[in-house]
Amino acid sequence: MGIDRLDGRLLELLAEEPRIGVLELSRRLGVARGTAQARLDRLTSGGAIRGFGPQVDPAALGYPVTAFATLEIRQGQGAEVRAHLATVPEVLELHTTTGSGDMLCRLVARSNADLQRVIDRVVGIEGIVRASTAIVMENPVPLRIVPLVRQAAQDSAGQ
Amino acid sequence: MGIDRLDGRLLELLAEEPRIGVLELSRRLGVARGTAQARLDRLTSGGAIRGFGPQVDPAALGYPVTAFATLEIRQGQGAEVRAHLATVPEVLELHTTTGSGDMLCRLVARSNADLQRVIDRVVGIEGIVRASTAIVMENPVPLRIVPLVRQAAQDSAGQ
DNA sequence: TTTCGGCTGGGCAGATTGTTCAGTGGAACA
DNA sequence: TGTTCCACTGAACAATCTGCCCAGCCGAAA
Repeated sequence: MGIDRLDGRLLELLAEEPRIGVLELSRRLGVARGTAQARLDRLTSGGAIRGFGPQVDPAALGYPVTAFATLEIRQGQGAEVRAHLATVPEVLELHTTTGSGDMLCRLVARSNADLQRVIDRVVGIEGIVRASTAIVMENPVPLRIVPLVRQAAQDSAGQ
Repeated sequence: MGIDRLDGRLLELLAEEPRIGVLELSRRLGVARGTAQARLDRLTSGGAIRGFGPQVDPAALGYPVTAFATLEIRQGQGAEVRAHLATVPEVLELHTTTGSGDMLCRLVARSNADLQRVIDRVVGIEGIVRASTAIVMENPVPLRIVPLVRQAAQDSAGQ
């Protein structure tokens, strides 16, 4: 279930320099190549590492505006709304949350004006009762995982 | 600024099979290796590709519970709160949004009970007036970028 | 004591990388 | 029209890394 210190250091190294290969990884970890290979395989096939997809910056694609929208869904319309939102490219992420039929989605747009178009498209379906949007101004903590990995590796060490 | 069709296809290929190398990439794109190399370099150094960090599943680390917390911040306390939240490993992401001193952060926890501990730690600082938390139940659309890449490549083609 | 799984250290052929080069073709420009 | 610039092609090179194999070591569990 958890990860040990070696796994933790491996993940940290990968997070810092994702392009390094297994050989270099093994050198820095101070273990044999086969070991690094085996650990990496285990983390990957075990689901701890979902993948190494490129982290694309929407701003560089021409979508500098990010927003979060909270949607209130009419009872029983969840499936339709989910399917609808999945077809909107500007919807980067969608979660269903606690609360009466609530969803939270992350949107991007070409401009604040364009955001209106995106929102109109998002709510353009029966089943969404109400939507409230918060535009992102700053991102003081970008999506990160290393601190949590450290924590997890630390905790499992005590066991 | 934008990306052309070749860039778009390159990003799609990378998103589907992140471990393929430049040579294989060039083969699938039907271009010379140098071209694929140059495009990739340009996308990377230009900021369109932030990196290839491993996508770690918090659940595999023992943190299966995800939540979003909306924080209302007292005027002028923003910096302190940001600094505080940055020290909490369970805070995976933090945004400041429109609205009077609002922030939105993504949290993970070991369990629903553990979430209480995390929230207590998050709000354990002067400057947070109010916090409301939504626990994630499902994730119908996991963080994705390919549809947007397609859109962006499509749009730039017309120009 | 025996068995097992994880780790080490080594070797091998084959593939990939980083790098450089000369040549081609189209677009912009005087 | 002629020139220049830039992106792309196709090829070569040494160096490196990968996938795969093996035998041996060691601690933990049975």
